[in-house]
Amino acid sequence: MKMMIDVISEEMMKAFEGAGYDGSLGRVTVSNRPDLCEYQCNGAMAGAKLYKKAPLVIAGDVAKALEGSKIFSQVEAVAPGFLNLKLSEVFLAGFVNGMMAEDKFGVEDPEGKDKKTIIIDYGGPNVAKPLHVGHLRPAIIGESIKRICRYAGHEVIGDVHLGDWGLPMGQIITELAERKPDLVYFDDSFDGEYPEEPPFTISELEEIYPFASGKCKQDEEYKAKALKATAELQKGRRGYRALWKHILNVSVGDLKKNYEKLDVHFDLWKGESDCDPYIPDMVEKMKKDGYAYISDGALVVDVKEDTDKKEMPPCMILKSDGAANYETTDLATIVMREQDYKPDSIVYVVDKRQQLHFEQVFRCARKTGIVRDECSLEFVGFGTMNGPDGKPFKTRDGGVLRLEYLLKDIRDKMEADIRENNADKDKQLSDEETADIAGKAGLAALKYGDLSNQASKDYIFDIARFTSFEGDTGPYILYTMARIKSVLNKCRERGIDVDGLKSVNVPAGKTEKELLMNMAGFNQMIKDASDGRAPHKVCAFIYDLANKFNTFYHDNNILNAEENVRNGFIAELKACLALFEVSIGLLGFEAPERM
RNA sequence: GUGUCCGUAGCUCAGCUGGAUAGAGCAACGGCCUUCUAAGCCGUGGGUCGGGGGUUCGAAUCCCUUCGGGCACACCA
Repeated sequence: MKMMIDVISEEMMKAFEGAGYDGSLGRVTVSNRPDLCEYQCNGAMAGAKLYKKAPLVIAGDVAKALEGSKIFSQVEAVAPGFLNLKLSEVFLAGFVNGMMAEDKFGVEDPEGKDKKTIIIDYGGPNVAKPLHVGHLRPAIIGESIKRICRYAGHEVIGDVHLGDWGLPMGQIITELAERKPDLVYFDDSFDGEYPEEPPFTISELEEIYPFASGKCKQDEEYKAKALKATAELQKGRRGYRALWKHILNVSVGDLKKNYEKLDVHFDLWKGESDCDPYIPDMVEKMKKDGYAYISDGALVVDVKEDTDKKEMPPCMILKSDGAANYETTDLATIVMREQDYKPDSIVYVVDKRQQLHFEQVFRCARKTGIVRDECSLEFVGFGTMNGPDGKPFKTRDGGVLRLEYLLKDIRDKMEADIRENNADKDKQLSDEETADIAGKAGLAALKYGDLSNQASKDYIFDIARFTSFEGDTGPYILYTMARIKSVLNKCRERGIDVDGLKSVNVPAGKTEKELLMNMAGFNQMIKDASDGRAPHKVCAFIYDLANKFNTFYHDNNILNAEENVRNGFIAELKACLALFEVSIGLLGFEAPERM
């Protein structure tokens, strides 16, 4: 169904036209003076010059044209020329009822060319490396954008895009060769079947990789070996490929387990390596078309443009040793995605420090024609997660914190808080239920804390703040939902047919009306969040909804209201709860039954 | 150096396709539980929207400039 703001704007545009003015002046916005009105239109002031009339006269004409409107209960023309609008309560109740009767609460599926196929590239973990706090943001943000765009009706494909093809692979192979030179994988004369059992465990792998990576920084000779191993792996050396498959299998199993804990799920588990078969043709074509040339031994494509104010280094297609780097794989991945999915958009949810790299890649892809003009390449860069000191988040000893430890810390903190808060209450929570609540609340605290900030900004990660039940936090949202569920359960206990009640009240009081108006903004919010790839808008929506609900709840006694009114209240509670449920689902967490 | 992003209350953040008195939360202070979850609600105090200039009837928002900070700048990803 149409968005509320559009319905109102159309009514207003008709009024402008009816009064003899240009309809486009009738655009309505949500009021920034809620004490005066609910919606406002500033078109009369914009039209003053055009029609050489005082804005207030124009506004007055329009207000007159709106007399008898079914949509507004009040239209006022106010100096210097504002049109202050209040919504009809009957219309509002009808709107909300209409919305709740639909599967997606008024969100319309786009049709035809408006329905997009979107690939979201997020996560980006390296194999052989445990997930740490640095992987948190891409996972949480990417997952949420995926869910939001999908809910908005698009075809969305989430791809983890593993780091499995670069120097880290060469480093691990080199270190394994040092430690276990007798492994059959290093025997060039071997031409049999390689063992199915991996020659290492995940914990060994997790120890080997940082060790080798550290050694590369100090030991030039070792680094040269690792680079050589990388190039040989990419060229197809049999033993290395077999070893690499083991690395991949062992790691991916572990990664899946850990993403599962975050409730993050990928549709595709492709990696940089998957685009390898596309590299030769791509490179050949770039050479043939005259885009690629040798510079300092490396194969590059110029991506400078005349309008550039900044330096724009060329995009490197192949390193001087012939190996692929991350520009190569990102480009070839586009080739692969174009072939497999013909997407309308590819959205990269990656650290914003990679902006220049992606700008080069995007330009190169456009220039060389490996991406169709219709396909947009979007960079959604996220900021750094800082500690309470404002510097990048580190453990006390300056290391990176493993994701699983962070999750456990938050969960434990939530559990302690829940126990403490319920200690003096007669609601008995079993250990099992407490654990369930702590798990859900912990994830909510973590994800909401992250997503409520704009992705592109750096933010301060503060466990104490995120896990607090007060203010703009995940637990506050969950608590509000638990309150609603509790009331609905009480209603059921009294034999009320809760499920059968569908019709909300024509709002009688201010707080009830505000609650309904908030709900009515749902489809608009989904559109904004989806188009803008902006999960924080979902957070803002439910935070607002929670505030409005709690105020409403405080002002009205649901159970003891007169029956008709009570039934309308119940329908409102259900509607509210449904919107909460959907919204937190889009953010990637769930609510417990009680808290 | 070049480019880029950011600078809003003591702290953490919204608002930025220009609109009326710049909003939340935390922290501080003061109220409200014999009644549906007080993890809540209501109220008070707190701001030259980094500084300066410009465009406009009107600027936190657009433009220029300046100061302060983050980040990036081809063979690591």
